[in-house]
Amino acid sequence: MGLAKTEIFTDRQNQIALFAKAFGHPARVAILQHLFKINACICGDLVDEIGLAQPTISQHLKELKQLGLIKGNVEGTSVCYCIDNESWTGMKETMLEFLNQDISKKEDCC
Amino acid sequence: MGLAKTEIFTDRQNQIALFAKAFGHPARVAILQHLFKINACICGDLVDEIGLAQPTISQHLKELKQLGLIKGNVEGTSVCYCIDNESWTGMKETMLEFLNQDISKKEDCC
DNA sequence: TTGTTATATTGCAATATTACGATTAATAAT
DNA sequence: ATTATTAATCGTAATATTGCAATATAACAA
Repeated sequence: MGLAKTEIFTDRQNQIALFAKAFGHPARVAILQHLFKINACICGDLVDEIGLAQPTISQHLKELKQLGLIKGNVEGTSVCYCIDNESWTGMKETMLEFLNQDISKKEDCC
Repeated sequence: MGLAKTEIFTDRQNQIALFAKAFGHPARVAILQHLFKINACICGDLVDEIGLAQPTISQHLKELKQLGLIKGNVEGTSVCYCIDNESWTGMKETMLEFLNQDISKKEDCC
């Protein structure tokens, strides 16, 4: 199939999976790290910074933008991409709740 | 391609991506949540709990096991799967560092 | 041994993802 | 107007992922 059966899971489970999927490629991890480091960025920088072709970077940026984690403002011929901090905070809450399931948990069972 | 160019990224970036990828499917999210809830589990439970066929669950369990996040002990005809808490803690550190990049950051740039 | 139960593995079809060359669109500079 | 620059989009090849039926394996029960 290649198609996840999202209908049988909760919205929350699907949302966690969607966020995680966005971080599931090192290029997108690197893009986000760079955006945090620079705190303002144009796409050309990213093509130089990360060693992938321009259309590939553009595609990764699109995915992050669709999720709402980054936003882009057109500035002349270039586009200024940056983190959407509000959205990042929201995502973090969801992911932290998932990651912190282990607190209040005893030792391994087996 | 369909093949990520891992060579051009740092080990850390690749590791974040690997962990995230594991959480990038709602079935694996649901499996982990269930294991935390029950704190001891046999696979049959999971097939009932989650609405996927037995081979599919088995495959998802294998991926989580390969990453080290869960471990399975054979008990008679069934297998007792549970969270590997030590491994989970290690994963959490890595992911938290990534997710918390936003602290010590100013407002949006654009 | 024969059957039963529980899980893993294999094989495969459907779909998704990754990457990039070629092209396009939009603005800026001359 | 022409040309350069930047980034998005299109098309496509290679590979990965998801899901399941069929089958295999392993442990136990009778």
